[in-house]
Amino acid sequence: MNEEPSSFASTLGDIARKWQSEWKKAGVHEAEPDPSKQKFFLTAAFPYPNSPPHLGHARTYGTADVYARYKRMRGYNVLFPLGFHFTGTPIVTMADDVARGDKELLDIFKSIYEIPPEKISMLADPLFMANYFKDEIKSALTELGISIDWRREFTTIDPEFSSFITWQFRKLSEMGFVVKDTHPVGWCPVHNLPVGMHDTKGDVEPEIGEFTLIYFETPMGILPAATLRPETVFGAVCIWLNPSEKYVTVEFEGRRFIVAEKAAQRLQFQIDDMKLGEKVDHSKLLELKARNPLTGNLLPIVQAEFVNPSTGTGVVMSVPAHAPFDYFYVKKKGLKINPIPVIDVPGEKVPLGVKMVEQSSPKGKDELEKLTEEVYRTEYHKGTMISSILELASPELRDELSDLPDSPVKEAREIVTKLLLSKGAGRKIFEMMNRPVYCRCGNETVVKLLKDQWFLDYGNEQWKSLARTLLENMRILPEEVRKDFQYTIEWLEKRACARTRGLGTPLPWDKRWIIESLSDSTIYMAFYTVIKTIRSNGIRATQLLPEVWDYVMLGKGDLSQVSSLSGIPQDLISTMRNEFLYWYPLDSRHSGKDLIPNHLSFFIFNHAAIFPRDLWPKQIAVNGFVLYEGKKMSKSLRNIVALRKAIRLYGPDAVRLTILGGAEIGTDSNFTDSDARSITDQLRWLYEFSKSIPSGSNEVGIPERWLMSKLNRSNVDITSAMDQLRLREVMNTLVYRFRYYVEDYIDLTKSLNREPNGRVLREFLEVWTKMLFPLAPHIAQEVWLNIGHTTLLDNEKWPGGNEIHVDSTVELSVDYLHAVIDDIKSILNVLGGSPEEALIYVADEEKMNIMRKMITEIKGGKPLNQLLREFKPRDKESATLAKKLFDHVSQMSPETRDMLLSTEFDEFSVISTFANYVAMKTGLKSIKVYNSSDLQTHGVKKDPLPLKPAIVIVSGERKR
RNA sequence: GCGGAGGUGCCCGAGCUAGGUCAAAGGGGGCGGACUGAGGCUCCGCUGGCGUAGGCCUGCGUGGGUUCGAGUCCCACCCUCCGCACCA
Repeated sequence: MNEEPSSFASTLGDIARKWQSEWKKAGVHEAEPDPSKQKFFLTAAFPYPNSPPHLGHARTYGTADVYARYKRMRGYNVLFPLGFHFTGTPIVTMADDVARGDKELLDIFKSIYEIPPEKISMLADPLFMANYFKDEIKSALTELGISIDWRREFTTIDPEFSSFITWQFRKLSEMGFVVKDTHPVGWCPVHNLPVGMHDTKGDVEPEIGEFTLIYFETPMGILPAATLRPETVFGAVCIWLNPSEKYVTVEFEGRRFIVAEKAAQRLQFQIDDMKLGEKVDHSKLLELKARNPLTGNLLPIVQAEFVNPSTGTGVVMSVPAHAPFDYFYVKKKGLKINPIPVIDVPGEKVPLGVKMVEQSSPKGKDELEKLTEEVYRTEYHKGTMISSILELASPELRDELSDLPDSPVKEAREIVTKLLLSKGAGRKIFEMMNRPVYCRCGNETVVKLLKDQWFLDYGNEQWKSLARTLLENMRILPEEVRKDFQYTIEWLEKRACARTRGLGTPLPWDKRWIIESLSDSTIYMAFYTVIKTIRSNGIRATQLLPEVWDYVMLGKGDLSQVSSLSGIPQDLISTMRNEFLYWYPLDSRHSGKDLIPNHLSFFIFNHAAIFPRDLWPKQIAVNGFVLYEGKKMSKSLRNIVALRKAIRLYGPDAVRLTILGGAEIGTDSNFTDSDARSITDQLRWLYEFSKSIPSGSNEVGIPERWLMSKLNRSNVDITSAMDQLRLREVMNTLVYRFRYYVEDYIDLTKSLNREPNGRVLREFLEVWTKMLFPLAPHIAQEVWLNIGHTTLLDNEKWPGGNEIHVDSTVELSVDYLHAVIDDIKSILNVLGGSPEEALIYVADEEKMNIMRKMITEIKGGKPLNQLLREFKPRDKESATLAKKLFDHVSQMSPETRDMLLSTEFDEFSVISTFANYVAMKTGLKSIKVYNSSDLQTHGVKKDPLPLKPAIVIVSGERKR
């Protein structure tokens, strides 16, 4: 990125500051309930202030701002507030990192975000950090011209907000949507705290998987073999123990087990009634037999070095038929045991465990692991249990296993697991699948089974059904992401809603827990509607009892009682209630698409649960991300662009246009230096042009009618694009297309040897400026001033396109000129010499009539191929003509066809009138127009078609 | 694995839900020219190949198919990106 702002960017910056202070002075973004006006309430997901704002922030807030400004111009009373999300652990973690002197982080703060050194050290305090970045974000958004009503700002650790969340959770709990359950989490044994991705070294997400333990009884105690594939238990031939590991006895479920000592330590975190026993000399075990609980077979116990005590229990059942490791070691040790196949794979005669090892004779652990993965995958997806599987099972179990023969492995696994658990012959344990995962403190994490964990039960069918209904009735932008919401709603299950640490609101009935960040941010939009009144009237958080919220949010309870209970005057409570009812429901919710599977879906669920249907949100708009120079911004690439820096370099409007106009809403927007500069240049042109609009003519001719027609047509298109937030289209039209219209208009007048009509240009610019305002408010406002207006555009009405000014004939005429110009150019491209003149022969009326007939038939719904057949016959000449006309017509846009039908379009006169224009654009000295009857007289062998005249280029030397 | 999105000319990126308006919008970049003391400013032209006449050929992930006609419809395949939970 070029570090120097261009000269015009600094002008843009000056303009922006000027208008921002005007807006503030006029309070145009501050909204109060006004029953005489229709309201529009929109919010964007509040920021989490653990770093300064970057380009990405401009997308969501920018999109919302464009919408807010647009809706204001459409006459709505618009409320667009913003708060800050302090809840959770990342702020705390990051502050810790600063305190620890994390080199990478400090460097990013210093060189990317340009945080002053004296501030950096203070960021070690989490609250200082949150507040510091909060202010940074607020400044950046203000500099970007985001039209927020800041009087409603709050943070999620404000006591008023906590009282609101407390109320919300009590409601959810009353409805039975909060449940208690156990849950496995990554856990640091030193901190004694759960670890998520933010808490691990290298930001690794702890992946937790499920193993099944199968209890093989021996006279010394149970050997619990850990496996991912319990269905293969029928093929177990022996039990593996690691000869170099210590084994110990443990007790749980009232029974005695033997496991590796290392495994016992981990299992303690999952099995709370577990007691550690004494060491076991497992050489003694080797003399014993272990009983397979499902087959009743007695299996030998054998030593094997590959058994890993860090996974599972250190006890492994050996199934050589289906496990390469097992077959490999059975063979290596020369055990006289035959593999027992239990799974069939179509097309395979030899069990895969055997086949793979025999085929590739693996060298070491890595190769064996590869084979294992392949065997597991193949058997899981293609395998079925053998037909005779029941012959292997104990007779007394055969009834319960009757579904097992020929069943797919996936189903067999469930059947077997269920049976093992119900017979007390096994249990489930959890294991870290991507082990080792280290806590930031350096210790290896384990899986802990958290008891009494609190969940929001998004799996509750009643709740899901409400959420579905809400979604059905909501508008989604872009519509394509509705599928993602539907999928998420179905997929969501219980979700832990409280954590043991971090900032936030304690769970009201169990204060050891803090309500987790994605759970305390689902209906906070309602809070914006009343927080200003709470603050400005000195209502204390302690007065905001659940009864108050019940009344304000739901209209429940008796006003005088609520008032006397809380000590809040009745009229204030009523004011709050009325404010809430005025602004709610939320009209539009904005966020990035990453929040679909979580926040936005929770937002749906919680609104569906808490509020009555008429207060359910009406729309969600999700935007893509911002790329920088084609790449995703990331810490590791060190390509994060600080928002305030970008604003300084390009000016706020160029940043807005580049990001918001760079892509349609659902797709990622690519911010590039060259695009931003190109846009800046266009803005400069507009700015300069507005200061010296050419004038001098009062004539309203074809050029004027054409310009107004383009304007009005575009206005209709842009309005519809704005309604759907298709901002790329809006930007393209307003920034590039419109300039081309103006310049073309001036050329058209020039070719008629006259000046442009200043009044018409001014009118064009007025409408242009108004439409540009939502996207680029500062420059639009400045241009508005330049063309003589003293009002604020915030208070102006969005222009309504006037159909009267849409003039198809004129548009067709100019399009026709451009087509002729293109044709001439393409001839000139292949012509040498020094071309000077073009002779244009327009087609006669007869051909036009045939063509009109064709168009009428097509409009009447006749298929083109049928038309071709009908027009073909007669003589050869007219057949060729028909074919030509047919090809010609089929290449026309429906609009052109309509225009040809509905207008008296005269090619000859259009070209004659604008011969100069054509000459100007083609660089020729002159253009002469003739009728097709002159073709013969001039001896030219060409055949013009309607809208496709014959063109003859005359070069200097052969000039007639 | 499950679910979603997508593969278009040097690059980015429209169009593909209603097949002919598509050699394919728009922007960026590049090349050439104009302007200028100079210009990384601005303007004009070109930017798949071939062509001394508006044309022809090739072409929108790959391979088939439907059709007078396919970037657009159908089938199969290949590849890329994103999400998959206690974390904002």
